[in-house]
Amino acid sequence: MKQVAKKATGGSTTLWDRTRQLASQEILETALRLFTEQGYDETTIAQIAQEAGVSQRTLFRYFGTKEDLLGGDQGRFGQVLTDTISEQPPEADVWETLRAGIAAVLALHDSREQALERFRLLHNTASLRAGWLEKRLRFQEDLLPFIEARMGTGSGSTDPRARAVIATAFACLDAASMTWVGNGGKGNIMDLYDECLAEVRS
Amino acid sequence: MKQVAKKATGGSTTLWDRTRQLASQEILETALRLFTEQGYDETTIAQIAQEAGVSQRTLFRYFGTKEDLLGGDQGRFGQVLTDTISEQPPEADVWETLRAGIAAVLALHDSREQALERFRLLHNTASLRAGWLEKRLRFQEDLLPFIEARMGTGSGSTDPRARAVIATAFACLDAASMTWVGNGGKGNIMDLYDECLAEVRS
DNA sequence: TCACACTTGGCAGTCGCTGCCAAACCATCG
DNA sequence: CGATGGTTTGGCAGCGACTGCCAAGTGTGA
Repeated sequence: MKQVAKKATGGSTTLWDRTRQLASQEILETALRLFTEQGYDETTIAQIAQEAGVSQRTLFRYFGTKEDLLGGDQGRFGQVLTDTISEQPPEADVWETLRAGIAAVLALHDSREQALERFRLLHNTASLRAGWLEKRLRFQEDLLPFIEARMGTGSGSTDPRARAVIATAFACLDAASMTWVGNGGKGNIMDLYDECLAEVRS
Repeated sequence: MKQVAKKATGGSTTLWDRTRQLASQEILETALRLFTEQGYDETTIAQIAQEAGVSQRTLFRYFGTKEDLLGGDQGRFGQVLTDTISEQPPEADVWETLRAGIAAVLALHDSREQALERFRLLHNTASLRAGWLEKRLRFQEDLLPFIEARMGTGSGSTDPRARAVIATAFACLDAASMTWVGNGGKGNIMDLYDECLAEVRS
């Protein structure tokens, strides 16, 4: 176990932790740079490891997967999503609730430029897209109980409606972000999202 | 080129073609059997090839990818989809058009049992799910021009609405099929689909 | 300072997948 | 029937992502 005796921590971070932090950051930056320079599929783990100054084995210990090198904290997204949604007032509309969650996740990006870069890579690389969609689907499943509770429907095993609502929200996010990338990052994703939802819901 | 001199064919199929057909079928059946018996990830290409009586190299010549061993004719889906949709009367509602396309694709399955088996594998295996979602996204992109034409909107690079409508239709299909599998294949997927769309479109 | 916990790197191996080359194969023509 | 030529096949080596294992290095706490 790594966190055997790690209190919440103030400045009490050990040298190890700081080193880990540094290495992790170095790897992440190297990866993102190489990805944008030569493409995701054309960049090998060996290359990233070498340029970041660590062994492949160590790289895989920091990030279990090549995809993880792009997502930063992928787990973070899901956390913020469910947190935000469960914090919405119970009487709020389901669509409003989902909108709030999505907005919260989008707000997580460091900068517009970084977001654009990531989205561009995501939308232009088949393997990345696949992984992302899969992860997103898992988020949707995590959201199911919350949305069902708000809709007062039965469990998802027999009633498809909650799933449909969630999936539709993300479908609109998809359409919005693809259009946003196609536009070179002009405008606001949430505006596009609203436009999409308005069209869908007549 | 393989089809240098192949007319539509009656009994005029050469021995080669028949052998290919047989081998292909054998491989496909072996793969599906092993997948359902021991799971997709737990089944190796080497095993399938051996039990089907061909070399790995040949197997990969028939089906370029492990995923292809499940989908049968994956390309077929997209074809039927776009064909059906482009055949719809121009004055038909967009939602009706998409519904027709989806229904046509669903009708492609040999039997309810086979469909259930495939869907079950798909929904229970992360790697398969990812691949499927990716392929589906490509279908959606193929549909874009058709739907845009019917909606009279601008190109997808600037107007997200057509994409949103398409993505929503597939989102509902997702919710419907997941629920269908969860129910053990009871009922009709299209009924669930209609239920989903009704909920989404208020 | 010493012993312990943790981290690191290297190596071999698995699995999906591809390129290459020689052998087996079928069809067709003479 | 036999020779010719295009096609299919299988084996082999190799790549890239990823994992388990083990030995060596390094900070930590007593």
